[in-house]
Amino acid sequence: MPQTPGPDGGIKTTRTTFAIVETLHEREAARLTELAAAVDIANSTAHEHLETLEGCGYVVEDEGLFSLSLKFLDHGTRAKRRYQGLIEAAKPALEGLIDETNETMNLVVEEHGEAVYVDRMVGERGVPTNSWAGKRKPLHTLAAGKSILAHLPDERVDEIVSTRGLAAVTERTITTREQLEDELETIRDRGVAFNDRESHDRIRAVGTPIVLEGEVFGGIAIAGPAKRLTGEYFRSELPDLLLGAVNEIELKLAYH
Amino acid sequence: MPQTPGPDGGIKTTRTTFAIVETLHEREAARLTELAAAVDIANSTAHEHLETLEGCGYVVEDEGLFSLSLKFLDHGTRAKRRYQGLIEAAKPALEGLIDETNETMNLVVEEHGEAVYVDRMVGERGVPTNSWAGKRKPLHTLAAGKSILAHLPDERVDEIVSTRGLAAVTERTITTREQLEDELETIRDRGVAFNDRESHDRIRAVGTPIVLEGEVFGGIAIAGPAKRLTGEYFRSELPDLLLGAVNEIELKLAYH
DNA sequence: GCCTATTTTCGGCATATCCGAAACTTAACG
DNA sequence: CGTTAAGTTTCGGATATGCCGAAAATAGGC
Repeated sequence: MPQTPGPDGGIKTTRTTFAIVETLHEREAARLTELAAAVDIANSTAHEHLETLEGCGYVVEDEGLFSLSLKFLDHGTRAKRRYQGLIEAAKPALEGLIDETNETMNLVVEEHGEAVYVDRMVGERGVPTNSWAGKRKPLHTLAAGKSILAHLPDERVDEIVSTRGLAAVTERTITTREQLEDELETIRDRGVAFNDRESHDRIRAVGTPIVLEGEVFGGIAIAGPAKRLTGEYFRSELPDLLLGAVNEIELKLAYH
Repeated sequence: MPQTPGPDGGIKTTRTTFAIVETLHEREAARLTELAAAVDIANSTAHEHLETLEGCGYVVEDEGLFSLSLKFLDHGTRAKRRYQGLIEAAKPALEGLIDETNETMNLVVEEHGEAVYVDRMVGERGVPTNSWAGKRKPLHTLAAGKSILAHLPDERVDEIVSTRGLAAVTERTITTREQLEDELETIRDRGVAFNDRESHDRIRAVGTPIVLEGEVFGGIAIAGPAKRLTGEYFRSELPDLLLGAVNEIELKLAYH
């Protein structure tokens, strides 16, 4: 009894449309033939799709090169607004953390079983990373993501793990159900989650969930180079700062 | 000989998909029946579409209410990256303008014949406005938009005006071809464009294009309440500051 | 200026979209 | 707690339409 239809099922044309969109996302810009091959459709079909996408304003064409248009940004900003309350509640606390640590702050929510960055602030010592507003990553690979998982209902965690799996992105990524269960238990006990090079070989992070009346709204994390995030600073100073910040955020959310 | 198919033509299913997406954008969240009525399709069709959109991850459902997902933000951030060079080149200059004026700065580009905000910075005195990253408005109603039009090839302007028209959004909006021609001529002469309550009843703005080797890359504008933007400050101080900033941006772009 | 690679047009078939009605679920009210 | 109404989901069938393959047109390279 699959609620949501699998990768197949549903309207085929729409799936093709978004397959093209996603290919354009990956490649930044692509030619017609290249797209047709990547999506595995006839050239003529790709042609019709691209013409339609351009006509609807979702794709721009420049000398035979197609790319996604800013209409996605418009819709994206709209979608983000659903989290406006959370973002605004978190902002001052995250700024405070930046002042105190100068590291990088991430605000993450769960959507469709994935972690999505909705806001990030980079401190002076912040390293450039591969995440930005809208970027999606597996929940089980992130400090904030694991924090969220730890406070989601068990059946939801089951559902997520069974559909998304536990893919390894580094050598240290959690890949088994048992590991995950233990980790989530630990996180619930101590209130914070650690990400020790589980999403990137040189990055460590500390994360906490934002919980209100038993419901998880998202999670925040402090991330930085593994070289610098060590010892007491990593294991106790940052967690303490983070817990203070989350407390502030939760209070703000509670009073609207 | 229509190059791009009109509002009809092209793949019908895809058009329906985006009609739903755009309705969801307008309404923030909507029920199935409501959507079916708005898009003028059968309930069962709306159901299939929504199921597919959710399966693809572009729509989220919460207790019968559907809304756009953050996937759009991901694609949008990607699309914005095409303008990264421009945005980074403009950033310091815009920050400088904020320091000097404390007003609101907008960075706008042209896409599909419309003005699209790609960046904005709000100074201390900045008023809340109805624009954000990704927001689209008619070119002929904005200071930055008119600046861009003034430096686009004539045939492109023709094309834009004939497909988009010159709709009035306030009493002072330019609505005729002659008015527009004159205005663009004036803008080319003096280097800056004024928006005197043409896009909003209480807003004035000054804008300039960013031009490199004859090609327009976008435009920047200083916007503020009509009450405060008056006299010399509006007609000469702000334009001078703006021209200095644009010069800085163009230089930065020229040296990559 | 020819030749190659890519894009665009065209016609037909098979398929998948869309609809209408009926079954089912959820919510509201007495 | 039973009844009704509103909304959602399932189902089967007719027709429209999306998809392909090949041919025509265009653009680019040498």
